[in-house]
Amino acid sequence: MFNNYKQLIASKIKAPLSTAELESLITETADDAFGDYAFPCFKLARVMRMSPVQIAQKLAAEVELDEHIVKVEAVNGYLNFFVNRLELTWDIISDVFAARGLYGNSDIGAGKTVCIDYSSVNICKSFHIGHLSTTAIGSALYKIYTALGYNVVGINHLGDYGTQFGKMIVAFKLWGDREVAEREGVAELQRLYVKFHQEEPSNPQLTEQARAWFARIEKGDPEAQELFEFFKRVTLDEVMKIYRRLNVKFDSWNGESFFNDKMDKPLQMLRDKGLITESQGAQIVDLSEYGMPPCLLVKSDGSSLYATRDIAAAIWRKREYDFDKCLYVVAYQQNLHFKQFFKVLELAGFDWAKDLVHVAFGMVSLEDGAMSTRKGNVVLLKDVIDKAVAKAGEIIADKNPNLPNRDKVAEQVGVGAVLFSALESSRIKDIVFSYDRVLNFDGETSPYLQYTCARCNSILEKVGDYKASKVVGDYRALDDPETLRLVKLIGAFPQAVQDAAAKYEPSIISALLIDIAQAFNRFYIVRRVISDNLAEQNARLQVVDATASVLKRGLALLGIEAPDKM
RNA sequence: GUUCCCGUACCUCAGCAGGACAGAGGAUCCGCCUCCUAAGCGGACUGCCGCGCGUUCGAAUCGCGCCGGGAACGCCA
Repeated sequence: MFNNYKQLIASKIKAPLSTAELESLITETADDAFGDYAFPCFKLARVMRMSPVQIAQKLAAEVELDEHIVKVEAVNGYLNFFVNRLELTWDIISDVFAARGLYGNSDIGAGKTVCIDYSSVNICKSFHIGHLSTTAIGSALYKIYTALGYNVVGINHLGDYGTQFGKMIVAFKLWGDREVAEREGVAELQRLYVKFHQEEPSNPQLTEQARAWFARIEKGDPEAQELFEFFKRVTLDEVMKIYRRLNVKFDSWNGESFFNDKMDKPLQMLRDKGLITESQGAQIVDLSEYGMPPCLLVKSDGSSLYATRDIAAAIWRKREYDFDKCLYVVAYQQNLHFKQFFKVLELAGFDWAKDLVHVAFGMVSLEDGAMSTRKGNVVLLKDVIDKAVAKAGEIIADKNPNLPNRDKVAEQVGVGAVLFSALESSRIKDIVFSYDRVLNFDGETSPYLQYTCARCNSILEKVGDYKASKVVGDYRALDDPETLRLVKLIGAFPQAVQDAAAKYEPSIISALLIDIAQAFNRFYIVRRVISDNLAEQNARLQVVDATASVLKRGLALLGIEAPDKM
């Protein structure tokens, strides 16, 4: 395998710069006409006291060609290198095959552990589209880091603690019914919660009772505990169904309540280090030196806060998993909170505080404004998935009514469309939810990727086991712009997987998959694969095979399945 | 008020550790299924890359200042 063209090219440029410097300046060209790699000569102008155009010409004349670098041209101050394109093609395709379906995998993460805190459902609250981003992004990062050899710990930091559960108990005892709750699930719990908030203003006693019940949960009162566990089970039963459909998995379900009895030591440690001061009756860490408001750790009534719990959780996770990195896939609204508690841990002397990363993403809102659980103004994720699956089913009935496993394929396509909607663009962008967009299966969408993959499979199925053919594929048949473009994009996949991990940005993979699919569909139209010329056919089949393999793998990293046919 | 994020075509976005003419998709209009799946392909249309100044041989990309939008800012999570 020969894949380091940049390095080779750098060694061939006779300029007054180190090989490493030269290598860092070499770029891939945007257009085949400019070759495959280019070296801009502008920076050399000063050192060499010549114009970039002259430099390019001089350097071009000095480059020694070989079997890898077949042509050099000096154009507009650039030194354009043409590599042996058949060799390039062969290298990339054989790489894909050698990976046996796991192209892009690597061992760069071997021996390292990454914790990913994502999805983090709230007990008693419906799972709505506002939770899609954290779930889809976190899950994709889980799969991406796993592919890179990391030991990954997926953590669902359950929202299972807080005064709202006192409210829930009051509401449930007043208006609720166990059978109804079993049957209706979270929707019923949600209804009770909303009703509580409607009644509360006119009935202050409710607030008092809620507070009392919450205190009973904390003290471990059997009745309170039992009810709380019931709510938790009802919620998780429902959410698990969604996780199963979305291919989402967790290794830990230790939520907020798990850290209830684990905050005292960290707090004492912070006090011992002199970080905590008293302010307006509360205990805080003053961060004014760092341009931040104080981090509140203990309320004036002595109870803990969000940050207290997160600090305890971070310390616990470090001890339990000894992570090299701990990611928090949480909306950017909480930017300050993360900056604050990361800083507190840093001040406490934990050098691993630098390994805590807030993977922030944008807000999801509805066309008529923000969602509100209390107001009941939400779009349930289940409804979105169901609609997408139904839409996929309709399209199948219309276009491919004899398709085997229609329901399964509809599920894969519908679920894929929903997941992809959260993974297609940079995570920081706000999203205004629109059924029109999620249910659009044309263009840059996951159904398009799946469809392209199915097209590949269709060709492969039609010809049968081409690898058993006695006729060897003739790579000279692959010397055309469409194939070159496609193959180069496939070759970019492993780096894209690494970039996606380094930047915590699954959309880097989504974007490349779209490019690959577009390039393939172009290839598909222009270059007929199945033909009487078996040498040509077998060469092209390898391209098709590799394309299918990469698309399938890329989709899998995003948590999306690729049906064989659709 | 302070801090952070965003601002590229009618819409949604890519490009941003500076490089060769700014790219996709959606929408709209036109064309392509006796030929490997038309969930496809091709074409047309659409741009002071928010504005200004600066750094540079070169800026959508870096810096500063504005403007516009969003978020956060002490006892919720």
